[in-house]
Amino acid sequence: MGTQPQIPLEPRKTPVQARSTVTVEAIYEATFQVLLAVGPDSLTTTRVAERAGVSVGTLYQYFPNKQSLLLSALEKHLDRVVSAVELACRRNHGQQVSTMIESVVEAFVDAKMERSDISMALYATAVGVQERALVNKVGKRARTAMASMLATVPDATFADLPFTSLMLFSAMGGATRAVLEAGSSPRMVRLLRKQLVLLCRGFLMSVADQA
Amino acid sequence: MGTQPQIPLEPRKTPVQARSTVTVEAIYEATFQVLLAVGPDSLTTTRVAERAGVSVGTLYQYFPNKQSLLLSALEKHLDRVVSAVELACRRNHGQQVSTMIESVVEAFVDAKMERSDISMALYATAVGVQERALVNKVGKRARTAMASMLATVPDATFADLPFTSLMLFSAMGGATRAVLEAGSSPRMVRLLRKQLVLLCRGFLMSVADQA
DNA sequence: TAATGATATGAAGGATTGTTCAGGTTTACA
DNA sequence: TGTAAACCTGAACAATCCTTCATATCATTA
Repeated sequence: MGTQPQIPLEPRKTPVQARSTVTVEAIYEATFQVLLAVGPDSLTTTRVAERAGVSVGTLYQYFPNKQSLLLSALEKHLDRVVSAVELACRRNHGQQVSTMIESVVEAFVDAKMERSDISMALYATAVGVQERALVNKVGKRARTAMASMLATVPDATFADLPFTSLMLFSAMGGATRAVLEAGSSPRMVRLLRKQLVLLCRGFLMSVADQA
Repeated sequence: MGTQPQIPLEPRKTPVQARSTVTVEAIYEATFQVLLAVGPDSLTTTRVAERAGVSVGTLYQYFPNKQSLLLSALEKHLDRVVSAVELACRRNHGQQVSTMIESVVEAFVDAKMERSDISMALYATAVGVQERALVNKVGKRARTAMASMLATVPDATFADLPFTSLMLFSAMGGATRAVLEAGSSPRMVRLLRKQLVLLCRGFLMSVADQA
């Protein structure tokens, strides 16, 4: 039940010459645009190729099928966001809780908002089994990074770091998504940053075992 | 851009006799099951009808098209959850913040977990324009109920109630979803309830203008 | 410049699936 | 019991769309 035929998902070939690198990049960008314009159900490989200014055949030279195209696009975006979070975490080992939270929230929100259109477009693709597995895998990376950062807090320890990180990360994700889907006006984004810091900080105060 | 052809979405006819009520209910249940089993991309009207033990024609007697079927299923679930939240909010006007939060979190988590399979299956459908509009509409109901409850807190006021409610509701939603997708073991659900209360309470303490 | 590999094309095949409809069966009720 | 309305059936139609492949163009290098 729920099993899906195992089909290849890796890119068929890697660009060698300069022009094909451009082509692949154009295909990614077109994927985001089509996704945003017509939604995932009406996204066709032909439409993406058209928008990218290439033919379908070209698309299939780099992606073995439609799913791998969407999966690659999703991976590209998620990796960018999580890498930003990981970096912020690494840089804040040993700092005060407040500093940690401010940095991580800033990194996360910035990364999401930098291309908010892509973020929104991709929510619609994280739907299948493979896609959710990817989201989960990348999410775990972020949570691990946060947990090992929180382990270095001076003057406090946390009983259940994995779950605490899950709470923090998912709450950040949920709130950010809500703002994104509400239009993400500058005012709201500003509020989001500020209140997200309050939210996370207040939570960590509550669950900390003071030393 | 992004405009979709306006197609009818209302149920084609309402059940009159008892057997058709059973049929429609079976179709809903089958929709959830198919959604969970094969995902939204491989969900076909024929498959749903099969699972429900009726023919496709019957399905199309009550739903004018596939989208309306999914939309109705989504609406049914969301309404159940939000109604529970609204009720909890109404019952806690004038109470202490802690009491409010505990009640609302309990109502929300209970409603989501009661049929966690359906919750998960439906995340995958909230993807199109119409679906997001529905989620947004129902979400707004919940936030309004929370805001008017929070307005009755004794000894404190909140500067931006709409946004505060948005933060609370989306954080709750994000965290709950994460637990759901992580398998929602009894232990995790227990933790979720407890920590969600801490999260919300800590947040409200931070943003309150003490009287 | 000749040869080889990389890249691009797009019409056509093949498969899936949303939806209809003409004709059945069951229920309600006068 | 007769009849009208409600309900159900499922083969067939029409449309969409993923994917392939034979062919052509471009870039590199010997």
